[in-house]
Amino acid sequence: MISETPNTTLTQRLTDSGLRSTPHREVVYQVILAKRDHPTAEEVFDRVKAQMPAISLATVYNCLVALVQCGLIKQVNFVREPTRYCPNLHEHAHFHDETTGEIHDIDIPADLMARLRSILPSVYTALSIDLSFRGSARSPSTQPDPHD
Amino acid sequence: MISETPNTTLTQRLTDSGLRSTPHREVVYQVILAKRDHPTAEEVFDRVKAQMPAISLATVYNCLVALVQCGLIKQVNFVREPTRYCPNLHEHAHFHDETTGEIHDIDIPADLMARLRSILPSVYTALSIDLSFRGSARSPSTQPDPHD
DNA sequence: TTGAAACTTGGAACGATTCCAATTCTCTTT
DNA sequence: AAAGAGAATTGGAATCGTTCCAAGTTTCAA
Repeated sequence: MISETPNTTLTQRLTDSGLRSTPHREVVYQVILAKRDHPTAEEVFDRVKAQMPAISLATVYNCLVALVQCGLIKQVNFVREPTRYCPNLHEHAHFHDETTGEIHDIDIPADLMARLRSILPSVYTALSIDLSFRGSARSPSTQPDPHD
Repeated sequence: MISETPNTTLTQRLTDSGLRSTPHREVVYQVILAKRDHPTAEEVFDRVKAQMPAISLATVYNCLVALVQCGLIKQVNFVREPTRYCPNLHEHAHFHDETTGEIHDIDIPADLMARLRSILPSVYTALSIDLSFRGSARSPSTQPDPHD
């Protein structure tokens, strides 16, 4: 149900970065917004093909680069895993569940964020901070949360 | 403090993990300890070859896996960068200087470490926590050119 | 409308890593 | 010390994710 007009944001952001708004980029962006998980480029490719069968993998990569560049999505990396893409622009950490392969967003309180920045020696300027956890979810006695 | 015969530790750790202590593994480990940076597998390969010219790259990868497995070194990953290996077992973060390509260890105070753990919902068990910064070092008294 | 620049494409190329089958080594048991 | 089993090593092939490239297409400004 992502019917229409998030395009304003997209177009705006792209042109602000000196990039063009194209149908391909719109679809790639929509697909990432539609399901708030952390797909790989290959997964994005598969999802986009449903709407735009002729798109090429190279274009998906190009679109992802463009979207990262204009700040609409972020890249997430884990050891020995392909790059994943995340539409959550709010500052947050990631939990990589090695049992299910799922990645979950974890909120970072503002004060903690500040604290993190503070441990950097002042000669360093951090453009980005990446906080990630690796492990597995303990299955509680109750039914697992159906929220993917 | 890189004295000789840390082999006891190495052998101990390896056997504890059901692995064997071999000359190759010893040299790989020594090479990583000798220079406390964050070499890639390829760089480790080059350094090891100086002492052991016949070693193969596959073996270096195998040794690195073994050393990671028994907890003597850690892997570090950055976006679009090959995996790097780190002998610093003390809990710490990494600062990736994009100008120089260097990676610097950053101490994490114990209480901050605890705080980090605390933001994880209790269903999750973190086996590891990865904190990394990306940016560049400001040159202190030289020409101010913080951009790019 | 037109030209330049940006975008898209498929396939080749690339770098990092893993896999494989054959060989060699190491440890344990005699 | 010899032998056997299992582990480690090897080089090369294979794989995976990603980038590059040259050619064709689209878009925007003038």
